[in-house]
Amino acid sequence: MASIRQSTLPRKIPCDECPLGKIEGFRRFAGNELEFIKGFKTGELTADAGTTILAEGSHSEHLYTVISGWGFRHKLLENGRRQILNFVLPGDLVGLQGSISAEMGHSVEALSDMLLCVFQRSRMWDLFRNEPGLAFDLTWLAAREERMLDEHLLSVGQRSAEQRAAYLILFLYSRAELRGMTNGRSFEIPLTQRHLADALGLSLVHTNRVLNRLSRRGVIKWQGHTLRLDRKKLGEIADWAPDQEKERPYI
Amino acid sequence: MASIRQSTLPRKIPCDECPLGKIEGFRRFAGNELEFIKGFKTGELTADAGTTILAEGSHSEHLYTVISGWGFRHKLLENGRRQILNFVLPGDLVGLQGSISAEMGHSVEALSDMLLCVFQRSRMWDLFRNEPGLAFDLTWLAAREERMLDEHLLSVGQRSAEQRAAYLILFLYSRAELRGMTNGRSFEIPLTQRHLADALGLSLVHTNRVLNRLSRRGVIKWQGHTLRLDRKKLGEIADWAPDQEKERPYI
DNA sequence: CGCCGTATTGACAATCCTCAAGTAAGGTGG
DNA sequence: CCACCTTACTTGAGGATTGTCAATACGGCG
Repeated sequence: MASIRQSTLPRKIPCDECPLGKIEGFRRFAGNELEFIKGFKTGELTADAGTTILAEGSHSEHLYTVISGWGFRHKLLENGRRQILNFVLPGDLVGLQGSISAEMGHSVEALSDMLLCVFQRSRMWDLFRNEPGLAFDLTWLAAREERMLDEHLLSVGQRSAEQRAAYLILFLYSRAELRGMTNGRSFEIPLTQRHLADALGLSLVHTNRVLNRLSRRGVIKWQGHTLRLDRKKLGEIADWAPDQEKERPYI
Repeated sequence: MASIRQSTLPRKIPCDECPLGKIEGFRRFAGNELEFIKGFKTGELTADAGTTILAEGSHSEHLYTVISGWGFRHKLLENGRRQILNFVLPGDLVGLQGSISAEMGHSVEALSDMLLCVFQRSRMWDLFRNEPGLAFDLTWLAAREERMLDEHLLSVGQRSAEQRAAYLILFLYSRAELRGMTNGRSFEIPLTQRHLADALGLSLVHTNRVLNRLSRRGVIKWQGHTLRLDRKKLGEIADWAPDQEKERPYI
């Protein structure tokens, strides 16, 4: 019953009231930027959990910004193995690659129900010509994604299974925290162990064992889809700390 | 005896005669772009093999384009383990991350002697304001780096040791090929097995065994620093093919 | 109720790692 | 020109980590 719908009218959310703008740590638009964005936005997209938003190898005319919900980017091997490359959260841009090369190099799938803002790829040139600030933001977002991938690659390449799991959980928490999606020491994650395993580059069985080990040590505690965690201990295990950005842009 | 020198005068290479412009597949500058670049460039940097060009955690005022030579980006863990994130070749931009966030998230080291073009970070704003085409190129380069990292992450996370090695060798060959640095079925790579191991996320010993296995199968053949390879077989082993870009920019 | 996706656990096997030692090649200084 | 150092590469042996196969348990949903 999962479905994906794209609507041009009616829009649920006018740009002036974009929920992203209300998140602390997300930069406000300056000058003419908001006006430009209003024109750049061509619709909204709702995607149910489990649906594919962009497919590897496809050629998309669109570019999206996540308004709400969780998703993930992934790639497949012919033997069926899947690597989750990164997770996408509110404020993240999706599909930039497709706007720059002919084909998408990865797929994007919704983890929870999602709401996305739709932009027209073809108008990106206007953005670069008329809104250098937003163009810079686009580059900023791309560089930040690169930074996250660097971290993941370090993790998958050099950390032990336990360290990897600790890193990933802490990473997801910090990203959720920035968006006000956490309370105290716990938050809601719409992931299954299958997703974690595919992000960690570990088998499902071993991922399960590692998570249970962390649970028994009292470092994390799953209950349904809510996760409580000890950030300090996780940071020590993983040898990692989130870098705090002052202010981040979004489009 | 390794050293790193930055000179403002005399410049060895005027932008009009930039060797990158002569590489087939690298886009030429249009309109005012070349003039802008001439002003943007503030010097040249020579780095001997083995020297560090940018250090993780540092705050660089500069941005570089590789003119000649090989290098690599890497990150360290406190326990001393190192992950090579990607390799940099002529035409690649280095240090963009430092221009966007406060600190470099990774280090860059020269594999061979290198020549780099130096740009002033502080003038990047001018670029976005006055040269939308070049601004787009910057984003293009960032998105392409992201794409390569996606591939590496897939590789390290999901491929077997042998597949990984096959992928990496083929990847390096295709990148060198685009720059005319290959002849027939062989090319020069200034890498040691230590570098390969750290890029593959494998131990040195196991990397050595895997490479020897590939040699015995007749898929590759090292001799000194030149490597001959069977691209077809490597592609089959790795389940990967390079995507051919029509034209790529550089700054 | 029965099915399906998810989580869990055991047993065993394969991959990959560490330790260790030895060879080969290149550079330096006497 | 040779001894000697250092770096890179090789190979063996044994062990740890992680993977695969298999079976079970549990909960939500039609």
